Amino acid sequence: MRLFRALLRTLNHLRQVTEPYYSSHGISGPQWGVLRTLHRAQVEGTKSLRLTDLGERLLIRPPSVTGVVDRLERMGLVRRVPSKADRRVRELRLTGEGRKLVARVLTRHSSYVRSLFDGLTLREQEYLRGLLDRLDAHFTVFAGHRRNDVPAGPAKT
Amino acid sequence: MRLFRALLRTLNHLRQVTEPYYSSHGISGPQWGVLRTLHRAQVEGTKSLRLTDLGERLLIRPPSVTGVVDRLERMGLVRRVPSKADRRVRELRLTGEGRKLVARVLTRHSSYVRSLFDGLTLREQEYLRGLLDRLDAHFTVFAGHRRNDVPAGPAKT
DNA sequence: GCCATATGTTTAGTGTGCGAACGAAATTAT
DNA sequence: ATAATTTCGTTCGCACACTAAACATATGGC
Repeated sequence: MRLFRALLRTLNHLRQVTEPYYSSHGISGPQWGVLRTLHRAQVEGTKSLRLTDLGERLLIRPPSVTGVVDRLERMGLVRRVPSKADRRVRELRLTGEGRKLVARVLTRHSSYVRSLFDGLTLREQEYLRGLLDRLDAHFTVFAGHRRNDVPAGPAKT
Repeated sequence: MRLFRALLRTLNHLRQVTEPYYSSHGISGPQWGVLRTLHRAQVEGTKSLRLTDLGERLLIRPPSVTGVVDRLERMGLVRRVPSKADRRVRELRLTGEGRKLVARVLTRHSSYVRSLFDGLTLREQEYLRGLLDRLDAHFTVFAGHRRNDVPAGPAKT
């Protein structure tokens, strides 16, 4: 249980330390989630995502997706493109400006993050990562069993 | 950097896994933050907290504290009590019902959390906690230096 | 053609957060 | 003592994100 609290505490620090890097550009948390996800998809070879997929990845409902994307589109960071295969679908992709912003945030951010982990030796960092990976695998197995123990709540604030 | 992502991933899982335990009672994240903080203070011997202190612990501004506490008070989980020492101050304390709810959430929750960590041996759990503690100490030192590198953003969503 | 399903939007309502401005009380300076 | 400043909590006005429900449009199985 103390381990649990240690993990949560570390998370809060990480969150807090991360947040200014996009918020200083006038980007909110959920908005950054969308940009990051799009960027990631692009790196992995997918240039655009359907709004539904985006919502599934970010664990938010369709109306929320519409709202967040609306704001990002108004800022010119993202564009809705009608799909040719399915006329109901509107694919989302980063504009040039959007790509530029994500890149800028990520580089400044990652150099900072690297320095954050100076507190541990490389060996320790690797070991830590290993432990987290195992913990995580265990979680996902567990999550499968849980499912119905507890009624699902609203959003993941 | 992969370590950073591993941490965030693990912690997101934890968050997700934690959240239903209070949200199923109609309690939101910030609201649970208040309840947990009050409960914790109580365990440590302080029966009530000033609203300002609460805001500082939760990293939210006074108007936000007022709002969250209003809702909790309307639910009857919490009570504002005028301070005798300082007539500006209104101390916050859990009602009987509030205490009951926190207890219920915590017991169900903590037994679940314990089982989550089964994936690691006790030795590994201890070691992991040590690493996190050191990382955390390093973070806070670092945070002190940072302060002015990046313009402060709005809230910590 | 017909009906169930999928996609994304709109609407209405709630919760959370901020800054600015405020009254009341306490503290400090004069 | 009196005046100026600070502290505490609130209210107001605004922005954002989320939900559930209802909806238009498009797709695909029958």
